[in-house]
Amino acid sequence: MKTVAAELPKPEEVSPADILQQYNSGHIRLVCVLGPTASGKTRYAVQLARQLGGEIISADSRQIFRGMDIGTGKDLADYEEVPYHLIDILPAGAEYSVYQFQQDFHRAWEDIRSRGKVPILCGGTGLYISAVTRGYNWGGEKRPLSQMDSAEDKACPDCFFIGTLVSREERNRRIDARLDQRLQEGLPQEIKTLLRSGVSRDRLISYGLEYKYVTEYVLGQRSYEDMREKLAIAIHQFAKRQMTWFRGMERSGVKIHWVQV
RNA sequence: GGUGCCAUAGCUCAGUUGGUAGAGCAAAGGACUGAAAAUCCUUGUGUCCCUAGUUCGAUUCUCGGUGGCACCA
Repeated sequence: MKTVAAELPKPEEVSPADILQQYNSGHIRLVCVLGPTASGKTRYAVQLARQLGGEIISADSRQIFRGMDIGTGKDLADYEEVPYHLIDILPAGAEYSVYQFQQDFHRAWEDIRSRGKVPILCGGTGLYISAVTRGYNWGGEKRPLSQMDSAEDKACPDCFFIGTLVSREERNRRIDARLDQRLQEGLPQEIKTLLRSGVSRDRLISYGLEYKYVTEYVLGQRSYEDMREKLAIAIHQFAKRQMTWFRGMERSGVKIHWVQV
């Protein structure tokens, strides 16, 4: 089997001072740190926020929810004094969508700018990132906000993209190690608590990955070993899909500055 | 030590009444505009364990070898 693997992007050096200058001069209005799971996005974004005087807007479709901490790898302690937005804004099980994210993002983005800080979008949910940086428009009757049209410019703030780069092998190693750690830190207990608090099993399962496999394990639908093995594979595949999205962004003209972290 | 069974893609296995082989999983690539950690599409040449024999031709039959499993001692 010798399928040609995609080449790893070439790592670059990015200068915080340079980014800040571009921001202050109005060339860019947003910084975005993206990357696959386990690539070190959060740590990088926090460090950057300190250097730029920035605040972080999370672009993670699952960290939106309260009570989903271990499974989503929230690591809130890592932010320390750096303010973050769009994490823990809704109870687990609530309805949420890209559309709402778009609105929540704009609110946070404007808020941060109005206070003279640099907004840093950080996350691995490619659709959410594209929705707010590329001005996705929603047609049909499912478009209650007429201001979306006039706010088209705001939907596409000029953005400086930074991607956190890890080799496939290293990424998978980290995913495996992190999974075992999460399992020991009480992931099954977190799921049980969510179930007990009234989140339906189907809902949890629909959240995917940890929430799918560990819920099935907790419900006795699969053994511990099976859960662990299949979940690790599912996370590897997810990370790959994330990279496919980011490459797609690049293919469509978005410049991403990949950094080795 | 004896007998029997097995040895095919990274893994689990199917198959070829002898004309060099195919599924699932994994892996790789791709898509993605109101659940996106979701959902979906594409891609399968591998000394068919090794040696010798029968044959026009063996991965498929036969002898021997090696490795594994089972049973008997």
